[in-house]
Amino acid sequence: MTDYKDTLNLPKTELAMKANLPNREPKMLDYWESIDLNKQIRDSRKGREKFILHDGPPYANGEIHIGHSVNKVLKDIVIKSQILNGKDVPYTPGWDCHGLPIELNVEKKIGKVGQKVTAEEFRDACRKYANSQIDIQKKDFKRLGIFGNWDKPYVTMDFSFEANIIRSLGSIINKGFIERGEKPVHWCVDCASALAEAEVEYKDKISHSIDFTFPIENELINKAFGTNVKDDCFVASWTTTPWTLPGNLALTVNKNFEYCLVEFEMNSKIANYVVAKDLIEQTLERLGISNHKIKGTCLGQDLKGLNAKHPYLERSSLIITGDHVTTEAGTGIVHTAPGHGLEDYGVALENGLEVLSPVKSNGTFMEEVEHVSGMFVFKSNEKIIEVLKENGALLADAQYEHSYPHCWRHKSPLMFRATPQWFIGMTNNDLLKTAKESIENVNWEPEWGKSRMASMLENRPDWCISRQRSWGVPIPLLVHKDTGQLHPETSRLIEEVANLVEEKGIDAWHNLDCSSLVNEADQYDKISDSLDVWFDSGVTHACVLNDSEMQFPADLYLEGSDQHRGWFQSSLLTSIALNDVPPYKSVLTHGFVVDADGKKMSKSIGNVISPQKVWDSMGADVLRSWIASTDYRNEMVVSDEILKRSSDSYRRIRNTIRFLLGNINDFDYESDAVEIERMTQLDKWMIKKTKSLQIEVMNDFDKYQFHQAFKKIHNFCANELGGFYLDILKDRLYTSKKDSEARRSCQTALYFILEALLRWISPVLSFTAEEAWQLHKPGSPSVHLLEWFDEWSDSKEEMTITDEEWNEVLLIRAEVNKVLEASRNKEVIGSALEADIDLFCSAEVKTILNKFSDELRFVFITSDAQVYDFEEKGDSTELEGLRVAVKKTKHDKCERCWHSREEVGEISNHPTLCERCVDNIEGDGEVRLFA
RNA sequence: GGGUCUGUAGCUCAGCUUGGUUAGAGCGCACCCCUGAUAAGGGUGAGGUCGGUGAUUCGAGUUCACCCAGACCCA
Repeated sequence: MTDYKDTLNLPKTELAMKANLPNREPKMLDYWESIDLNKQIRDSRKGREKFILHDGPPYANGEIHIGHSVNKVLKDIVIKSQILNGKDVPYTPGWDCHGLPIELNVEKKIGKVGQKVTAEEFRDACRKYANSQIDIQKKDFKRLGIFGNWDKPYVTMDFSFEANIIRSLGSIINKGFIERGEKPVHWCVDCASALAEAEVEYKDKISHSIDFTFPIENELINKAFGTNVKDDCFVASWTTTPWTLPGNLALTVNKNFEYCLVEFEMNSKIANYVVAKDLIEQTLERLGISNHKIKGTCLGQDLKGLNAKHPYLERSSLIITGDHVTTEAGTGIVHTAPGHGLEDYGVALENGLEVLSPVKSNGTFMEEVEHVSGMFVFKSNEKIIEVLKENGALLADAQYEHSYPHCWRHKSPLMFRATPQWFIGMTNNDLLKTAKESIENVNWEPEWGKSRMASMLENRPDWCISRQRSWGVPIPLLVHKDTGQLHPETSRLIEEVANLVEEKGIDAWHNLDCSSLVNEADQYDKISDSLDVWFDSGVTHACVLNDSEMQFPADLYLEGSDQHRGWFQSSLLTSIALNDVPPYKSVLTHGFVVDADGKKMSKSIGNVISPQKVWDSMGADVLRSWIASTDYRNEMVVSDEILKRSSDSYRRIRNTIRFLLGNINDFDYESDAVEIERMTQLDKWMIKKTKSLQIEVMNDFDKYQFHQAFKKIHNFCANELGGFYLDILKDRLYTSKKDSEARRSCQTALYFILEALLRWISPVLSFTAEEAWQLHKPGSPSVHLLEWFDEWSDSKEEMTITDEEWNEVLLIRAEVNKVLEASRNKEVIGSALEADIDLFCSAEVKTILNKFSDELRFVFITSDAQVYDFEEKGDSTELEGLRVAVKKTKHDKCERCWHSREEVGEISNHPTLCERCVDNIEGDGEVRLFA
């Protein structure tokens, strides 16, 4: 007996069902590396229109977390889809390298500057540390399958980059955006220097705790409180730093608090005092007062704008409001010295107050300060208290122990002292105004990015770009010791320093003897401040996009939504200052990764999912499909279950590819392809559907709607292919004559579909697309060199079966399936091939179904399908004009094709076969026109 | 507390701009079939009343107000 199974054309492929991505992907990376794929891609697009996605530099510290993965994979999908569009996409990833977190980590290892190491040694260690972190992160980014110029990333601590940061600063200075301002910082009188946040230690200290008063006119008070008091009125305040009183310019209240006018007797004098309602008890206790009367109450905002008088100086103290005022201690009215406190400084700026700082760098008061002229500030407390007493402004004086900042080196208490800092002025040359206007010309994705940006720019204070840090790009300026003016040759100085830095790094400035560069250097102070690291990253557009490979402005910036305040804004401001236009045409933002409950990921809660674990257990392509299937504009939820789902949908796509590959295994497109005019109707229709889907997919990629594209691709595999086309096709592929037109027709279609599909998935499932491509086109270097598939020819003739008719067939097929299922449940049939069906149709339906002639049964995958005029026979369906009767076949099953046909058993030399199988084995093969 | 957003089946997403038939899809799940895509494939089916309350309207997932929960950025 012949083994007819050998006469079948069964699928054959090396694409394993089990993906085994964790093992396979690293090998693919090696392959890509070995053929220098990134270079090949660039070469292949030489001279094409460019697409510039400018990378926001991650901070070079620590292993990448899932948020980094999301960010870089989204960028990678954009890049790969633009390559498919045929564009030249030079993507240079970057790293942000200066700044505090690295300093802190290096301090842990080798100690602080000035203790065990010199500043130069310290900076060198920072550089080495940052490099090691870049290596770690780079390895992981590559493992994710991110394509780009990994051999030459931009690194903000490269000497040339540091030099370009300085040059950018120089341009911004030349254009008049920089101004010097005063801002309070921690100041150590022993160091005679500002301290960085990290150099501050908090220790307990005993200070004075004084209650004191600001006189205020009765008229103002009566108006605010709606009272009519005649005795003297005062605003009560409290402080632990009496020495800051010479710097007092204001009193801050909380606009939402209730304040009372309290009458009591002090030093045998009856007077009225303003105190926050919730603090009356505490305050009176400090004062030792037992009797009081409340004369009136008002809200903090009612006090705003009133002028009190300084306790002992001939000037006023304005009442302002601020949210930092609490009811934890004091009187609820905060003595505000803008030069001596950060919060004081903040509210002072908001209210247009001067930043008064009457203290010199050695910690003594300036000569003009009354009562304490030339006195050391911490020694002046007693004197101030004495003066308060003399002026009748002191209510109480006590000892008070509290946590207080100290110098980490000298262990001495610190003060807040306003010191010169460098600012980019928001009103200079209408910087902020221009920035606000310019965001109208940027394409914000999602759209609300614009309003978010606008509201963040709204109350933007001047940008303080100076830091008192070791590991940062220096602000290479000389300031005249007496006048405070910049050196007249500043512009040249900066350029020369930049050239030195380009050669030797940032130490060049610290080691520089400025007299070698400019005249009269000895009359100038050499600024030792460094730049805010946000300035570093804020000028990456100037340092990276000016390269001849690149283009300014960038087509796209793509970062998390935290960057509206961060990088998007710092880049915008510097670019407006330097170029008058934003550095980007489009800004795309993604949300943050949260857990299944929508909570943010944190180590302490223990809900962190590590990307490393995901690619080690499931593969980078699974992680990538999660990213591609999630709407990144909102928070992105990830959990084990969700990743499992991603893995499931990945498998569906993979198996579809596997089926396609397996069934065109014996197909050579050059010699076997069937012209579109000669293809069966079904194959033509599927090619048409595939083409139209490709347009949608391309469009979704262009609109950055990756989750839509991915869903469509997945649904195509599951519905159009798995549930319909491929299922129907199995009969033709397996049983028809190997090189018959019937079989080659659908193989041509499968070939087109595979070619298209592998490109569609390549931006997302980059590894799998390549794996399949290599099996499909051995010898072709990479799927990632391709553009969208466009080789399917159009049929010139009308299709015999129209789209509308096919859609009707789909509906009919669904109804047939329901009836078949009912029969299956009644155990009439098992597989559909055990059934013969009769379709009772209205004239309209009949016209459609008759077009299929005797090929109709293949559409339903039944052994027989007959069309009759509509009659009340069989089962009713949801479609009007269609009833279906299912009966178990009376005929024998063909051993080869499994269809049960009348003639089986009647063909003498093949008694177990049907007629068409005999034709397929011995004859010319069956002809298929429709399905 | 403020700004910018989000909240539709177990999961991921459509629908909401331009209010109007039984709110859709895929996955998962259940059951069945197949054993020539087989740690695959096919079929059928059960799951939401649209975060909550109220308002506008003949009619609201879709408009408005408030509330709740969550995210980011501030305070």
